[in-house]
Amino acid sequence: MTIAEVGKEYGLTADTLRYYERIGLLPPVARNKSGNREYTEADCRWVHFIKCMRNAGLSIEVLIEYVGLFQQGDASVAARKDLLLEQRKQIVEKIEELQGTLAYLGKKIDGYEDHMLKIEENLKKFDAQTTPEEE
Amino acid sequence: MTIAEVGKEYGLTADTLRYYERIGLLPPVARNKSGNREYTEADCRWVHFIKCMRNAGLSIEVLIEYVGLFQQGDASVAARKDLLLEQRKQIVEKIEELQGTLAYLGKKIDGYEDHMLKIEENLKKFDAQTTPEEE
DNA sequence: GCTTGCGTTGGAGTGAACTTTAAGTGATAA
DNA sequence: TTATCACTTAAAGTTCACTCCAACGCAAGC
Repeated sequence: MTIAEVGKEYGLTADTLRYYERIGLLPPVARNKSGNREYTEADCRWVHFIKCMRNAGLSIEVLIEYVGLFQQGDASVAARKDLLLEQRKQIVEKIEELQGTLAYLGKKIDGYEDHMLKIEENLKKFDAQTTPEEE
Repeated sequence: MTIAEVGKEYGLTADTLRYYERIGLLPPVARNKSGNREYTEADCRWVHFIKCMRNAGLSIEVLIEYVGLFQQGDASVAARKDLLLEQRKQIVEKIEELQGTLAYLGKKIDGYEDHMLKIEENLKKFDAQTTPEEE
């Protein structure tokens, strides 16, 4: 696959893909005879992984570390697993925090509902005083 | 409360609090006779709200909009509620996305566990071939 | 051969969100 | 009274994560 195709597939621009590769966030992608990147399925799986992890809020820094570990081969398997475990923990915490915020927001929204009901009531009273009955 | 105290309480620097106020992310805080900010409880509730919402990923832009609506008084109650409803929706989506990522990460971690087991097995085989039995 | 359209590079530019700095004010403690 | 300390402002600087650009290479179609 070409860089444009991969970009389209995963919702990244060609610029971003090249940028990620340049900074080591993606392992180097092999080139065809004209020097253009030719993404294999394995490359695409990397792109997918990186996209997912970025969306989940993992920093570029920690992902570069992960890619670096990967490139060291089997010796780094335990370190890679630990890194992922730590990041998973942080995502779990993030979810819990978001659920707390959700509860807080819910209360705030309920407050607005009450407020709006009261305003409506006042309007009705005002209507009753100032406009003739309609039926 | 002084700016430093509020900063400490909510995990923001005095710089950030002044910055937030300057850009309209926090309503103006009244000053004491020396011109220093004196945060009331209501101000603190604002700080708490903004901190929460920023942590949840709401943009400064949308929060400035919210503060602006608030300052318009009762006429903006419905608009404020709609804004919060929309942001809540986005947080719910974010949580769902994170849960998907969690599942994906879980599989990846399991993969590493399998991998490590295999490596261990190979080590044992190697031991069996090359070292004398121990009991 | 020329144009079009895809790709390449390195480096500069952008926008969001702070963060630091310079230069000052006012209150308190020694 | 002088030093210290927390605060003030406006403006410049920083960091992160892209995003764009200029200048070029290659290959297919006219």
